[in-house]
Amino acid sequence: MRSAMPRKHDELSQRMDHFKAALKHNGVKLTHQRMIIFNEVAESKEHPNVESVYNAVRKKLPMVSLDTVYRTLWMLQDLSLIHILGARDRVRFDGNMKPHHHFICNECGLMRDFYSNEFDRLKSPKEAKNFGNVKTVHIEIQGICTECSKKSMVKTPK
Amino acid sequence: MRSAMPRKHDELSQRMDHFKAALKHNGVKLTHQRMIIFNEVAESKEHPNVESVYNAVRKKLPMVSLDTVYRTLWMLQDLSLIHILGARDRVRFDGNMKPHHHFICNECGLMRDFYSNEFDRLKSPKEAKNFGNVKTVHIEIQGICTECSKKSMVKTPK
DNA sequence: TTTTTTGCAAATACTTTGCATAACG
DNA sequence: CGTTATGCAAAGTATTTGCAAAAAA
Repeated sequence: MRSAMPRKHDELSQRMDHFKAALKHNGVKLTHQRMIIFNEVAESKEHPNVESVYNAVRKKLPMVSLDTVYRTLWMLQDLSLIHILGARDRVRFDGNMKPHHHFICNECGLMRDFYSNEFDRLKSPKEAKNFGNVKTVHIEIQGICTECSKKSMVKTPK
Repeated sequence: MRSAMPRKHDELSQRMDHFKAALKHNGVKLTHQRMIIFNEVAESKEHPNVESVYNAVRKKLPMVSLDTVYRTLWMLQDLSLIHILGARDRVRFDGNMKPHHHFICNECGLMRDFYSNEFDRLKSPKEAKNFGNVKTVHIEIQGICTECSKKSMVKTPK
């Protein structure tokens, strides 16, 4: 009855445990809303923006309010439970706290994680250390995603 | 009468030439406003946000309107004359189009360029190439800047 | 002179706040 | 129970748009 828990769940439930522990540790109450919001960001591969999180959460919790989503997301980042990324088409959230890097489409804003031991090993150069205390070194690869490449097979002539 | 032009001007005026050529090439008119706005971003080392650009530009052009600044900035990035960066406390602009990388302070948002031949040479891994067509590989170093480190010498106990 | 751009004002979109009620521990 | 979080509605910010007048080519 308790044997065949799918592997896939392990990581997510680990994150949930970490989340709960972090809230308790910081004297922040564990509410239904917070749980669902965190879960949403943690399991998404889409680097959702506020609106997407809100819409996804509403499916499970129709009465949730947008400002609760905002408050919760900022709180999660204060506790280092999620990352905030982004540019242009608004802020996006990243629930993946393992070392990783990003591919970003300049056309549609698609943002995907990728892993690279080589990149993870990069050391910050002296020049950067002069600016302050380095915490993370993170690579951002910009380009045009496959989808958008298809669409713009039409060259802009002039 | 034409000999001792200060070296420093060279790079900026090169950028201005490139800017003018790009506008012409794209059938975009060269206006006084556009020139001053571009110049502002191109010579700033601060990675200014929209408001800073607006304020700086107003000193030279008091009648400029905020929406012209917006329109111009987005246009400049469409023409790849500036980069858009940022997160959280709003979008920032980067007029430095040479390969470079960033140090970002998580506390106050300070953002500084640095150069690294090693980083410039990084190749995008296969995994990232699967997402699409890679254009740039850019390193973002996050940390706490010297100023902010001083301020928070007070440890958060608990 | 024709076309594009500007500045203004008004419309949208995004995010935050104050407060009474509800939920957590 | 006492304290903190939620939902709502309203206030702030940030950004975009339509259009007549002004400026560029």
